[in-house]
Amino acid sequence: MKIDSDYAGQLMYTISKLAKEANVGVETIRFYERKALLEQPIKPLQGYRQYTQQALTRVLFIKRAQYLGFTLAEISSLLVLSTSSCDDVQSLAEHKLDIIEDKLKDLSRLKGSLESLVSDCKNNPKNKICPIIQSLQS
Amino acid sequence: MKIDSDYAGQLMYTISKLAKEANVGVETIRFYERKALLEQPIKPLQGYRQYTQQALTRVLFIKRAQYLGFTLAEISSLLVLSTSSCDDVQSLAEHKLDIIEDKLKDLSRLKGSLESLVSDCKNNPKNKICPIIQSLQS
DNA sequence: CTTGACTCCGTACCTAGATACGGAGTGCAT
DNA sequence: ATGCACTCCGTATCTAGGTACGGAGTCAAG
Repeated sequence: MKIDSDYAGQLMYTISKLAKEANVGVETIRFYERKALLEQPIKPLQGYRQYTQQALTRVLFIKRAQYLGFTLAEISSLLVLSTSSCDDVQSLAEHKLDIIEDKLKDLSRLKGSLESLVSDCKNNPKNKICPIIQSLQS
Repeated sequence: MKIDSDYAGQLMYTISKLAKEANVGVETIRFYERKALLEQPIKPLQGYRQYTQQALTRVLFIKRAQYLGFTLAEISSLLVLSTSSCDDVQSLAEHKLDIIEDKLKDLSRLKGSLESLVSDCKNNPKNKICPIIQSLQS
């Protein structure tokens, strides 16, 4: 069942152990590999991937960055930039911040519109046409 | 070129004219028809769709509802409900409002996190590792 | 009567981020 | 040595909302 091993004194993971540790699916690991977010792990001895703890760190990095709202494409950039430029990372984050702020404005606008429509509904005499539908038709 | 015609005294549209008026693509009209958001227009005489102004009203309805944040599936419900129940329309809008409020909270959280990371970057002495990368790694 | 614009239809493709499938090979415990 | 869990790989599928393609038919103007 377990085929974990040591490599240069390091604990190694099978793909399913790595997935479990990172709380993602096995297929997700393979998917990240295809997307070049994870390097191919050391030569599968008998064909099985053997992951180091760096791989775990990497997957957790990806997940944290996603939680912060970065797309996989952006995370890919972050990974490239991570070894060099703090300025570039910062401007990527600032750009993301702009997008988030735009979305916040959009959503606030939607919220306002919907609230006003719902409130119209509440004041709507029972027998009249729905104000929401009405507003969508004109 | 123009094959608009009258039908019971009404101005009719070809698919491309309708699309133009509604500011969408021709394929979008066909797509909405497949999704049953638009009924099939009156029997294509020689095979060409002939749209009434009601069809234009309908497409504009869809676009306005999308602008309010409704998905096509929800718009489909709105269209069913539109002839009957104001209460049901209202609760659909309220449900959408809940979702929008959740998204607003999420985005605000992201904004806060990113702002704090970016500000860390600004205080970062030139030679140190980027605080954003650092925070993603731990 | 020819040409060019328009329309028909079904189907494939696109983005994003996975998730599922299926057949074959492998590792290990009993 | 048998059986079960695990892994391999490529490919297909999913959601949403379209967009694109291609060959055939049609409309209207010159």
